[in-house]
Amino acid sequence: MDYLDCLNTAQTEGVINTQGPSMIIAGAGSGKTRVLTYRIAHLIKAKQVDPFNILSLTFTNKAAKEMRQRIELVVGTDARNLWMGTFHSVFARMLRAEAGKLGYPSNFTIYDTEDSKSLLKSIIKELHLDDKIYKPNVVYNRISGAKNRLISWKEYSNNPVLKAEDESSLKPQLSSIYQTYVDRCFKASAMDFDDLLFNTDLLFKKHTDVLNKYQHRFQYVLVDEFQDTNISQYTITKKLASVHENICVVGDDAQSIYAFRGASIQNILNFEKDFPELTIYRLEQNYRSTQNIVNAANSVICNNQAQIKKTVWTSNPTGELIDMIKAETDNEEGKLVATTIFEQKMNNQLANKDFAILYRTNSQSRAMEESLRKFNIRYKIYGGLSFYQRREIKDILAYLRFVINTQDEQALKRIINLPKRGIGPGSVQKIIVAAYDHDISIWKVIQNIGQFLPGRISQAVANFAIMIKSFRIEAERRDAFETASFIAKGSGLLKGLYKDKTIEGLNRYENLQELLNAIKEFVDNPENDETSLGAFLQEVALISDLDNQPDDEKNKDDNDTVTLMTIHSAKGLEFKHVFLVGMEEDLFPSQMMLSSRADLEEERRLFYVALTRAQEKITLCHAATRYRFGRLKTCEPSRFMEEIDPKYINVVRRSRKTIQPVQNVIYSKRLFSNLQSTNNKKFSRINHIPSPDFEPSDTSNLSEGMKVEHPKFGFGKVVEMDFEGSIRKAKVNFNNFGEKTLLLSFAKLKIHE
DNA sequence: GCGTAACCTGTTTTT
DNA sequence: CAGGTTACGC
Repeated sequence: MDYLDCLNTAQTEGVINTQGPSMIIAGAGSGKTRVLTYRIAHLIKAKQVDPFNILSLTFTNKAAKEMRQRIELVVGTDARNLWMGTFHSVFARMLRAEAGKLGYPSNFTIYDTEDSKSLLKSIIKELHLDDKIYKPNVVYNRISGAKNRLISWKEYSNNPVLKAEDESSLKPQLSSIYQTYVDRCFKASAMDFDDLLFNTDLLFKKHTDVLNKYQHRFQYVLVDEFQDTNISQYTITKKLASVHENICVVGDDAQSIYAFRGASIQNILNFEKDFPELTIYRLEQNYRSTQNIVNAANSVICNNQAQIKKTVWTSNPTGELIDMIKAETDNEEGKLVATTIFEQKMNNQLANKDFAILYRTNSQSRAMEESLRKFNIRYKIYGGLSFYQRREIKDILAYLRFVINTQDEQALKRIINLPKRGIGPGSVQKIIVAAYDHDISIWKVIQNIGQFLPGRISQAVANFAIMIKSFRIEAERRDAFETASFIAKGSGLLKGLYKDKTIEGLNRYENLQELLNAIKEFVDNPENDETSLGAFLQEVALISDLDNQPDDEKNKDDNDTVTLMTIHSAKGLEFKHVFLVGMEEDLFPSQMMLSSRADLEEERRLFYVALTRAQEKITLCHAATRYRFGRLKTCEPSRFMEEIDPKYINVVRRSRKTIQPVQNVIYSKRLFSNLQSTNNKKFSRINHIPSPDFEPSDTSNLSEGMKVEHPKFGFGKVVEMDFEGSIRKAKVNFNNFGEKTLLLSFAKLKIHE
């Protein structure tokens, strides 16, 4: 098989041994995704397995999409029928088909975290509990944790250990909140994220015929990022694979960073117990990073006690040391990063997309953003508020949700008085209470409001009911796009946003249009086998912002941007030059993770993930003071930086002066496009080590015709002098590298003539 | 029921 | 700092 040529021995083993249970322990950068994709391709091409019989589970939609594309490259369009996706999306799809067996309609709503918390909040209120003790956040995590361990509300209330825990934290009523919450979700025909897994397991337990069907169908089951699976995910997967036992899990315990979400390394140990026939493969050669990076990362992770022994090594060049930069404030940190990116681009002929700035918390992106703007460096932020979480989008989605599922209590609460129709929170509460008192649906109460609530409010509610009915009629006759535009107009949402002429209002209006475009695209896409509004809603409920959001469409041809994201979202990605900012105690490691050894070790693994994203260069930054919760605080350098073997670290001292000159200068786009065109791939990996005696000269008298030396490009001759804003630039023809444009405030040159 | 202003509080990562 | 909640006047 020709596609096996690009694999090493260990990788090939992992690809061709397709029968029986196997576990691939894959170190960072060892080609794990490559093995997984080729394994699937091998099944289809060499073993003639029908893609219909293969199930492949990942954690992000992006990973699934990428893998599908890579498989298609090898096997062609055969890959279409593969069941490949995130745990949540695959099982949501399964539940949609089998919902009736659990008493759910197939158009059930998926509650996101916001919906769940707001429901919990009202339940806590209705049970007359103090929301200062029963904080919705804490309650949510507690219930979520139970569901992830497949503990039902009944089992929860009978469990003495959990009961004792709740009593000692002064929350004895937690089990009744759990019970009410489950009941309300069911009555609203809604499932939260955890239900998608919990109910799948329930379905398999209650209906063995359904389990049987899928067990026989999925002859091969593959799981990516196995270290991040929680108990419910593992249990479901195990059940599905238990007939054919061709299950292959791929993961790296050193990169397990989702314990807070219920992931447990225990699964790796259980796997060995559950499948004693197991074959274990190890991928230990790193193809991604320089030796310095691999060794530095190893020197950090060996501080962890909980780990599976393995030796990650590389035959790549030694590479540069890890730079460590100290800034006085968080803003200066941003400036230093931007300056360094600018410099590196000039000196190493790199493009924006070669850089990533990673941080622990989303809020740290601000300072970075500001300074990158000042330097006119294009960037893209991932994470934070995703498109589908914006207020205006959630508003219209709530309308669509309610039209599809009139049981959806959370959607109703959102839209019943939006735009304002004189139905205040008091009336809404009365409607909900009436519904539960008479044990009928909220929608029934609204339709017959005169019987339940007297007075002028009933007229407003009746009008609302008429409007929703007209929407429902529309939804039956027309496709998703037409329905959505009809509702956007008919509800008054579009008009309200159109009237708002502030910048934000304009943005919101555009976002709404963008959403309508997205629905249109969904309807027109021939790959979607179902294009109903309900199908669209299910899809967007599970979309996260690492996947392409409508925003991306606008700048399709401008992909050369610096990447800004949290370390968590960077997992699975790689960049030439990684900046890791905010390396301070209490921030990274986070102060919330200092209480137990296990938590601290998870933070350390997170640090390990960050380090191993880099191919060539890492810059660690920390600030001496930083604004946190509105207060200026002094910050100590992170303990993690001291854990790196000092022989891989280079402490950079920068004078404040070097970061000043760029202000007030607007760099033309031309300069950057020039850079890109000269960015010949052949030179993108330059490992020129400057001679120890290289002393940059004063370049104030530099002029055309002079002979100069550059630390990376060697000798060359100045062809042309010019200005870029107030900064002098020189075009130099290098003997071995051709013409480069250098900004003299940044480039280090030695003059020889 | 609505709008505004003063007050309070949390303070991590994501499907 | 930002977002949510409360108190109060209309």
